[in-house]
Amino acid sequence: MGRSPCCEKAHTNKGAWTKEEDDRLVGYIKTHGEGCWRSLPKAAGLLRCGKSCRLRWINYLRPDLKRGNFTEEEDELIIKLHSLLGNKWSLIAGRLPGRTDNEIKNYWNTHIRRKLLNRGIDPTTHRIVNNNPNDHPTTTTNKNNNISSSLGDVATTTISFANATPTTHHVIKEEVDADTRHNFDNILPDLNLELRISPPHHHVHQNNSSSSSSSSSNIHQLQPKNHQHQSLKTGLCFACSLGVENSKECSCSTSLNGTSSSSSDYDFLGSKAGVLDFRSQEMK
DNA sequence: AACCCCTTCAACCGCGGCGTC
DNA sequence: GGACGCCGCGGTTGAAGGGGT
Repeated sequence: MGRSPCCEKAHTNKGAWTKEEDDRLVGYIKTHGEGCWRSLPKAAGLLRCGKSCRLRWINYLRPDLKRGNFTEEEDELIIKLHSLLGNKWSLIAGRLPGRTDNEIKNYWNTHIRRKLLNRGIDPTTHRIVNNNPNDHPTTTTNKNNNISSSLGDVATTTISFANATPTTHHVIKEEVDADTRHNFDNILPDLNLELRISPPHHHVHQNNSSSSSSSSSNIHQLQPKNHQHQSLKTGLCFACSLGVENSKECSCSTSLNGTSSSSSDYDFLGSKAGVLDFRSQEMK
């Protein structure tokens, strides 16, 4: 069948954007708002394809973008989110206001990957790189907190969210004794990771069909559906909190019958269980 | 100064998801 | 249910800049 090209390639500019093109794009979006990327170039008098305009706006021209270096806190948040979500850069970006998926992706590939490798951590699996193949992944040790010993006999549940990287899965200990939990609470600050992701700013474009359809698809992707109108603190399971409530990982049913840990004990980032125990390693 | 290599990051490309007809 | 169109995502590319020799 074949997909029709998004634009007349013969009549579009490619490559770096000029100041004039930027000004045109910004001016148009300020006046008319985002959306309808396919028709935008023509309307704005730009010899660019819609995708190019969208990318330029989202990654560079948006007024709410945070320019400059990533902070240490952002670094750590990206690492944690990547350990959970894999290469879902848009989801990760949704947790970092002012940062774009492209920016985070680039930053990951250029800085964080190397940083993790220097720490002896596989950036794909987020596990300690260990030369001994007999070592079980869940027995990775945290030299500062000696977690492995306290978790040794606890049953584990494996949750995998990263389809693109099938090897990425994270073992989350669902039951941790109070002392261990306290230790991790001290190590990791509380993170509000409730997924309530929205575009940086909404324009009046809600009545635009294409715009509203795409944003609604984002909502489906990112927000728990109605039957789950609860936040983490009110009993939503981890899978549901990530918008995958119908997956096999959904534990809402087990939560309801009381067989799983209480929501207040839920270990969102595996922090309490030491999944992210690389964090305690020396940062360099 | 010239060259080479490495790093960074803006931009492109192809594909999948979703809505509409 | 399938074809089609659009949007957004993730992977990749390549130009630009910086550092080393």
